[in-house]
Amino acid sequence: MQHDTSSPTERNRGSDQSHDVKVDLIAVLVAVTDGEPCALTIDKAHALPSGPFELGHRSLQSGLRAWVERQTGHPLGYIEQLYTFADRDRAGDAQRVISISYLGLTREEGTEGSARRRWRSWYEYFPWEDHRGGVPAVLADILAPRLRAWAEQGGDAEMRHDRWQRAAIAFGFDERGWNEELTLQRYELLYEAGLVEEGTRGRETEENLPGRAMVADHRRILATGIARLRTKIKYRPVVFELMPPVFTLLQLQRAVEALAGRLVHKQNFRRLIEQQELVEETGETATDTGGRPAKLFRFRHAVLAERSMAGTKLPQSRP
Amino acid sequence: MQHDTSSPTERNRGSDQSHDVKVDLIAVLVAVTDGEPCALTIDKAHALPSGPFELGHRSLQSGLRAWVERQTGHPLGYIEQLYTFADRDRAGDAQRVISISYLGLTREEGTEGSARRRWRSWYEYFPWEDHRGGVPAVLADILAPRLRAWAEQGGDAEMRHDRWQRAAIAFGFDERGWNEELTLQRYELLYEAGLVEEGTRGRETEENLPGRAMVADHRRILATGIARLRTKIKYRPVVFELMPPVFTLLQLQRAVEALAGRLVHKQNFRRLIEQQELVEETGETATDTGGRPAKLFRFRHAVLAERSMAGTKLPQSRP
DNA sequence: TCAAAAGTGTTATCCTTACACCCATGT
DNA sequence: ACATGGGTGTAAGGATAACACTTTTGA
Repeated sequence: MQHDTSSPTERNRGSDQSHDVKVDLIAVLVAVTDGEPCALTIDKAHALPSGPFELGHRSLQSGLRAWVERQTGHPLGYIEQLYTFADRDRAGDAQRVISISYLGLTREEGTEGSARRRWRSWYEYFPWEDHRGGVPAVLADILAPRLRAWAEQGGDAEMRHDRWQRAAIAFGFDERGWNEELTLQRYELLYEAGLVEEGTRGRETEENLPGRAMVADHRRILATGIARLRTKIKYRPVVFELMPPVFTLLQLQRAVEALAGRLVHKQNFRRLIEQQELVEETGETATDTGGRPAKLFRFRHAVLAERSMAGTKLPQSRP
Repeated sequence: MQHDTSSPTERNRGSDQSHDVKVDLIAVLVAVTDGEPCALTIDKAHALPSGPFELGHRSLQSGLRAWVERQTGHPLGYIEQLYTFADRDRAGDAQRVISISYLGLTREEGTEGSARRRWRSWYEYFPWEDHRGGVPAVLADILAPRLRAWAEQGGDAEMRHDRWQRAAIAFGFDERGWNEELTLQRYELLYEAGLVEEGTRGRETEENLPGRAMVADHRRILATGIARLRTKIKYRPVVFELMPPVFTLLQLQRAVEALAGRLVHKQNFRRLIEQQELVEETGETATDTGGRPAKLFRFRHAVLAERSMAGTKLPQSRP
């Protein structure tokens, strides 16, 4: 890029100007278990599964899919490319690595095999993202004052104002209200403010925020995946990839709430789902739900073709 | 990926398992001139600007930005990563290349410099995507029958039905209505059906569809950029990156219509823009508009911070 | 009987859409 | 005068949000 100022080459496949770099794949694999949104992690060190980019497969997608299915032992429902990371010093390493990250949705069955792999609730890494039980105390008690302090360290008045405004928008301070889709912006703001471990490498380490760090920039990648999934469930029927073949409407609602990190209005949720004809009754009922038996539903695969655009809109939050 | 079945490495930076590959960057640079949505192309061969990935820059984004600004001679307003392509045989070449593609928005000024670079309307490559003058004749006259024929070549009844259904949804046949966001799906369907030059490499070449081909898979990348931009203008105020500093509301509307490929309802468009407080009056008027002088507006940069989420929603089409 | 969850019905509100109409300028 | 584009108002329809209430099971 640097020196090629005058003549971008129309076809530079195999050109001498290209530099060879290492490429690997990183997967954000998501499942929902017992109402918790989980990501597959490796080891106690808290890393996302990753592997070297292999040249064998016809496409990136198929290679990733094959690898993941071998890892987890069962098929991946949905795959989507997230982002390609190539910033210098990503891993605090001299070697330049490009990582192509993917989001994969699955059902977490028969995966307990290895002790090295574990499904962990993603709220272990982002405790401020879970608003299902109301606004988490950590927001007002810890994040807000720290971000306020950071804002006030800014150079001039404009910078200080700008910092606080960004923080307030991202975290919903000053009566602004929470927007669950801003997961990545929030993480990047905390990083910029030096409030997460990954952002304070070498610098003075304040006592850390709640929320576990991950290896290298994996927490940022996980945040990217969460944000993408939270926007996606609103206009594409992808939740079903995380559900068992049959389920009750409440189970479906709990899964959506787990992903979105907020509660939704029951009746309106049900109406939305049913009027969009996303599901059909199986005729069976589930009696083990603690109350009145619930009708069981299955996803109508027909809509995948017909409404490849349609989606699972979320109704407004309930208090 | 292939062999690493049992132990995804937690940190494999510089691991022996990583393979070195060529990496380059490809940019979809967009500007709107005289009501036409344009992409920057290289040479008569119809390629997107591309260059080798350089290791010098701190981030991919900044590297791309610097390179593009040197190319075009003026600043790039907005940059966004599109997709990373790494399928085998992308360029009909034995060498494996990974291309990281970007979408960039600019204003096309002072760019006429080199004859090798040219802004071309993207509808030269996708004539079926322009519905501003009504449904293009090419849809019913050429695309529909060809896709019908392709569908009927399918193996069994289910496959034939599925093919036609996908085509009908993508192109809005059978009373379904046009959805301008499906640009990429449409191109990929035509590719799959062997109806575009790029998809018929080596096979029998039918007389080609209208719409110019591009080098390698660049037309697919352009389609990716168009689709992304068409969805983006509906919820983020990115159109302004393509506008001059001051503009009339009709100019703004024409730019949106150029990108979306369809007309929008004038009054509702204006109300949307104004009630979202995206613009403010400059106090001046433009008298060279052919009718009553129009108020001039400028973008309210304040909303960029305040409503990083807000956007330019499109009202329904007008006949 | 009570708790818990499944379901049904109805109303108020907002946003989108669509239509109708008037204003100011150049030719 | 008329064509062109600028600009305002308002009513109809649909989707969303919010609330109240009934039903069916297990403990």
